[in-house]
Amino acid sequence: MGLKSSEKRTRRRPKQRRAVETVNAVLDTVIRILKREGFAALTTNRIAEVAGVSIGSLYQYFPDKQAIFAALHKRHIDEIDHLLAATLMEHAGSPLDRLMRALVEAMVDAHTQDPELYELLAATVPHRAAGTRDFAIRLHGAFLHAISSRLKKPKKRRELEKTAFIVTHMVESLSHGVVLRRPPGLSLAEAKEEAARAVLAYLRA
Amino acid sequence: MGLKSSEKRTRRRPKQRRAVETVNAVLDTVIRILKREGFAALTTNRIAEVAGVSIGSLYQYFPDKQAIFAALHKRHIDEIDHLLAATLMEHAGSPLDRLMRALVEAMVDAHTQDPELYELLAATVPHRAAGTRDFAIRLHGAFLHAISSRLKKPKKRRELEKTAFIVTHMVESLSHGVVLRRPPGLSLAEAKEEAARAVLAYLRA
DNA sequence: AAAATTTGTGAAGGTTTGCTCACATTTTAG
DNA sequence: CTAAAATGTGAGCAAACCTTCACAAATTTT
Repeated sequence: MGLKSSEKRTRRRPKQRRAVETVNAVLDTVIRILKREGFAALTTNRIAEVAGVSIGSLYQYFPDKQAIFAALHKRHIDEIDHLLAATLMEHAGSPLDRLMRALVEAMVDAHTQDPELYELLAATVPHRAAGTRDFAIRLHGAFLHAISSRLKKPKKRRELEKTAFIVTHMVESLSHGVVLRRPPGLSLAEAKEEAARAVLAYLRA
Repeated sequence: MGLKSSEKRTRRRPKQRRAVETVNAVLDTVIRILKREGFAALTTNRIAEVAGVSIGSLYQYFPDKQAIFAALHKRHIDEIDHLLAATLMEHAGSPLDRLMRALVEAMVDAHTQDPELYELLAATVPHRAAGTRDFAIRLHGAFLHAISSRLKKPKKRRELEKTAFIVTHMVESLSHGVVLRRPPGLSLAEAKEEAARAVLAYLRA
């Protein structure tokens, strides 16, 4: 691997459709290998082999192995980003409780597929990375706005910031916990509902 | 690396004091290298070099590289374990709000040193690992008991389980978030207090 | 149809890595 | 003091790794 910050030599960007497919095949393959064979088996040559492309093709679009991780992480963040934006849009007129339930639902669904994978990615790609920070800031802003516009008694900016910070993390981490660490005997639906209730309890206090 | 489950050939266990010191030097060095040089620089030879022991000594106590990670993770879990046990003991007679504040405080303090490191460890060592699971179960049990004995209106077992699940994760992840993702302008003390308030709001609802 | 561009190929170089083993040294036990 | 056990050593090997490069094939442009 290589988690150091390195020169960002930009490689060729895919122009034709087949090139885009190559890039996607690579990223999908990384996920598949991580799930089926584990972190240790994730070598550049194996990625190329399983993806059905040559190792040379891989290096046409990724300057080094670490860049593949970054791209994968970005793809995941973008997914979540769109999902949350859509949920916020869809519930623009909904009251707070409906919105929060929907947000928890969306986050849980987004992580139900490969929760462990994205935990590993989140830990592997540092928080300072450009995309990660931007995402966190946008998320925080979106929550702040959503909450602010639904409060009966307006809060001070500073209080709002605190509230948004807590709510953002509650939604994110509880969703994560619901998927990944829910004890046996507790259904997904129940866990989701309880997580939403926790968020709402805080917001109403 | 090697995250696959492998044969657990047990190596020599340190009997003398200097052997224990060797083992600790190795573990401390891993942390130091991770912080200063990053994940990529963490090779067995480099660990030995920085720790001031020979590579041979390292392999006297760790069957392979992965085992070093596991040991480090275990050490961290044990620390948290003792800390939480102590906090629960110390506040055996305290009301819920004092206890929760103390718990958040303890968790935050425990992660203030190297938050990123332990995030990486948590993601690297799978949740199914023996120690990790045991810890989660103990933690859950402790929270359940602490909450249960302080409720005025007793809850059903099933409800209690849910509550303990949520509270455990709130304390854990909010503490983590307070340290690692707190937005600039929000003090540690303020963030801690707000996290505790969130937990209490949920418990009172 | 030719030229230019984009995409795909994979053998192999040069480096690095995890780990062993035969042996030296230190500590404990008898 | 001697034997046995525990601990420490580090050169070096076999394996694995990332990445390059010279070139071929496919596609687009002129």
